[in-house]
Amino acid sequence: MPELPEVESLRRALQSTIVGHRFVGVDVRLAKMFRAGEWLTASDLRSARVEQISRRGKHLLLTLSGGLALIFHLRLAGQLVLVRDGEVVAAGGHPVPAFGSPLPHRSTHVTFELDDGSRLYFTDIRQFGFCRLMRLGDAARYLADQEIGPDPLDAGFSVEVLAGVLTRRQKARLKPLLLDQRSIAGLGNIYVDEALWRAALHPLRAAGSLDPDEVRRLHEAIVGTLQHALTHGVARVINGRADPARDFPAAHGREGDPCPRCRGAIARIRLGGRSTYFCPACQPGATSAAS
DNA sequence: AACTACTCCTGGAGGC
DNA sequence: TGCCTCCAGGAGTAGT
Repeated sequence: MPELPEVESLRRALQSTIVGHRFVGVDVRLAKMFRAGEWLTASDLRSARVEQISRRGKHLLLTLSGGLALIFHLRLAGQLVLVRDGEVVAAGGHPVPAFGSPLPHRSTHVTFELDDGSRLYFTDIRQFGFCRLMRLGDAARYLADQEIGPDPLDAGFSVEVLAGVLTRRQKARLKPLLLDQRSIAGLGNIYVDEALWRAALHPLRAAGSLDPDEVRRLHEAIVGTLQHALTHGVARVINGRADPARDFPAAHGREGDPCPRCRGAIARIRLGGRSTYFCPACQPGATSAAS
């Protein structure tokens, strides 16, 4: 999924709904979707209280009582929906199946029951996501091993930090570089395309070819795109097509549509196996990257 | 260092 | 309707 804005909005929604509550039951229907650390099983979750919910890149980390932690990664198609008294009170991740659909869905792999009777459903039609129950220390070590880069929502994510990232990977092309979680945390296919469109930078530009003004523009575009999603609602792209009823995202999932900035046609290319959308007219300069 | 191909899965969309 | 192909908001691994 779920990229940074989806995970962050989910974190906020769960923060206000499940913190302070205890797990009273867990139903794992597909074993590989729930991984337990050494000497742990799903039943160790019982009576653990949710103390804190944080995010590292696209990882969602639930800090629990008893020195435990529960980590979710939704990958391409994971979603979490919290239902209380028959109503969806928190939801996030991949929007298929729709958040209001009856649960459990046939692709609901894990159901968590909380002490107020609410249920948290972990659904993933493609089974690429996972959750992991670990000792807190192991969770910290696991996340450290991911070498997750600076978080664009962090106050410390300055133009200078971005410039440092670009300098370390001078020859890398912008799109794959920004998708690399070790460079910058949380960006995925949609928001990278959107940030590059917003910055008017070609996805094939070499990182080292940007002048200081372009670096500043890219920084503003990354932060601005993510904040826009958090403020105005996350991008809705289903099966590669952006929601035609909205103007966000502007480029991703809109091949052939007029660019909102210059009215040129949005193009789609394949880059590292991923669909990449951009406006050839106002995101020029791929060839200058080679020089 | 950087890039490509392949892998894990299911399901929706479109062509015929 | 069926059957086929392609594509999908992630990321790890292996090979060049």
